[in-house]
Amino acid sequence: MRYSKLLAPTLKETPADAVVVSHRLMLRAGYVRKLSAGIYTYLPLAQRTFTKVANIIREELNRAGAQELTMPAVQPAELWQESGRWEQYGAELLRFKDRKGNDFVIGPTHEEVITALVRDEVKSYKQLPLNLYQIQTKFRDEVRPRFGIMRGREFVMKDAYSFHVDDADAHKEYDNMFRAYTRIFSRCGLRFRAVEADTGSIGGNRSHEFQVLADSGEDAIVFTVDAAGKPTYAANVELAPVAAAEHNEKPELPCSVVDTPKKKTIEEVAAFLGVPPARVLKGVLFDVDGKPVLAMCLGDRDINEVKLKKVLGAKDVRLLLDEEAKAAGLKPGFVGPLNLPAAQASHPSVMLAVDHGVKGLAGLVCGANAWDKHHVQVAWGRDLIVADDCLADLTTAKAGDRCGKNSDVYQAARGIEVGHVFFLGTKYSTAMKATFQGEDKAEHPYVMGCYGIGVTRTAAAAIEQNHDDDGIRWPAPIAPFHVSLVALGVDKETMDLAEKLEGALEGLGIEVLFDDRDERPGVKFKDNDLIGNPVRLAVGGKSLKEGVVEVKLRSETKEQLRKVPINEAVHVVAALVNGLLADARKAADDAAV
RNA sequence: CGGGGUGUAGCUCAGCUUGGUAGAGCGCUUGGUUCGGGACCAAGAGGUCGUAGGUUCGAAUCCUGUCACCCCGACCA
Repeated sequence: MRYSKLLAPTLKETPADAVVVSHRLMLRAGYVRKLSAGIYTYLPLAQRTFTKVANIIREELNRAGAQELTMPAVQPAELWQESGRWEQYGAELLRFKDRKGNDFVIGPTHEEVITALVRDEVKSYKQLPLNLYQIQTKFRDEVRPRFGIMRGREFVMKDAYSFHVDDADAHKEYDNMFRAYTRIFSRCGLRFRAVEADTGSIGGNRSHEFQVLADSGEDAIVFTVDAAGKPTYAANVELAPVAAAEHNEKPELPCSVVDTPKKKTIEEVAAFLGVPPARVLKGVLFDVDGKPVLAMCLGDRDINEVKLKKVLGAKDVRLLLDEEAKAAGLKPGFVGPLNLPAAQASHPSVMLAVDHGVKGLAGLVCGANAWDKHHVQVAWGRDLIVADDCLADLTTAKAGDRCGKNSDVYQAARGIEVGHVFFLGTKYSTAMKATFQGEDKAEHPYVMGCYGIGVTRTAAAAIEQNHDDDGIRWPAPIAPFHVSLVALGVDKETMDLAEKLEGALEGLGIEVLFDDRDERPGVKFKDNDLIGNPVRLAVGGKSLKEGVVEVKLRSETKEQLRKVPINEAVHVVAALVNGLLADARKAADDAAV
């Protein structure tokens, strides 16, 4: 490909509204342009990278036994009404009417379509299991699109759905997909971690996220490692179990009530009373399926809504508004576990849920359920008596906590969620009456799994993880081109040689971006660094007079530049490219064991 | 949805407070000099100042509505 013919409008200046590195670089290097909030045009360079990611996904999924199909982006409302998500999904579901006034949606996901298809076309257990996937543009009307392609409204996604006769077979496929995902992200050259995750509104009860490790990631994850540094457990913080600390403190002073005028926050109370925030009980009021709940933890921690929801077996958890709290007889800012207001005709009693990190502590401070008053010297077992079924792991995990699974100390990292695997069970098949006839002649709902990969987001995550001040440093398997061939002049000798090298490399299946523009070398180096192809071959100028060309990896410094005799250039470049590609394949083989 | 902010040339922005007929740098076109890490000189092209209305002799500037976009929060397979 000739650079002079390529539409890759690079920018010297950074567009004002790009906050994260991947967004900035994709704009500056001429990969994408914004059309509307969260909606982007993918220019040729981006398209090439997306195609590569998609093809790696295809190869690995086909190899794992899945089949590709394509479902409609536009879906009739009836399907969504059947599954119940027409009401549940909310404003993120983009709805519209056709000319006849019928309701439609633009698919944010395809559980309904695939379930309807399989329901109609698959009748017998003999046709199962089945795993079907597509790679397609999705639309989710995000509340707040941001970070360019990382969190757009329109994006390309691979979604797969599997159908099984029973749980055991579905779990087998889950493991199969887990391995395929591990291979896919390894082959993309990414450093990632599979973590246990919440299933959210999609339902199901087993789920892993694949998180690309990057400090700019939106997700917080924690993990434990063994002596060799190999991860032994990893989870999203919203799910990661925190082991209960073993405290057994003896009370030294009697409990009393003190004035704390207008001191509402943990910081204010702690500073006013001269105690560390970790000694102040934090009380957060929730509306749990319509009932008030007071969740308590130590002041240096945060109550985790996902855990609270799970522990209480609730459908819906949200923060209680101040007015609602007052209506229930509570004093926001001064709530505490002692003498909670009793149930009255106007409101039910307030239920108490306490984090197990509080157990066994003494000398605590907590709200006294009276304006401008707190209890001090509160001691577990003496003043604070909590029934076992009100005590649970309720806080968000953080570095330094002990893991609830293996008791090792958690380390923390940030991640970008690029893939997610779910065990769905029969949620959709039951709702949509999708059944097959089993060996026992009875009708059974399919047991389902679903598996997603954000194709566009994977590319953005790769940039977040692989860049420097000069631009992108693509992992070779997903770079738009393998080689940037830079002609350092446009004289005949240089151009003839460059053309010859281009042809020879392409003959070996190597993708070359030949910068044939009549530009100064500095401009070409800058643009090609920005674009980020993994190998650079520079031809012409000083080195040509010495009878050599220059070869450098994008990840190397100028000092590491190789001077290669012209007749060895093709061999050297090809060996470098093939070496980089082979490394990624080997990583996939190693990782998938 | 709550809070904050911004819309002026393809991009980054100045001009707005205090109304007087539109600016800079980068990019683009042409010519010349250059030529190994985003060159220099000269000459050009390019803007209904988001949009609708109002105030005024006169509006990019003041007022009102509206739309779009960005940031923080809430939200989120």
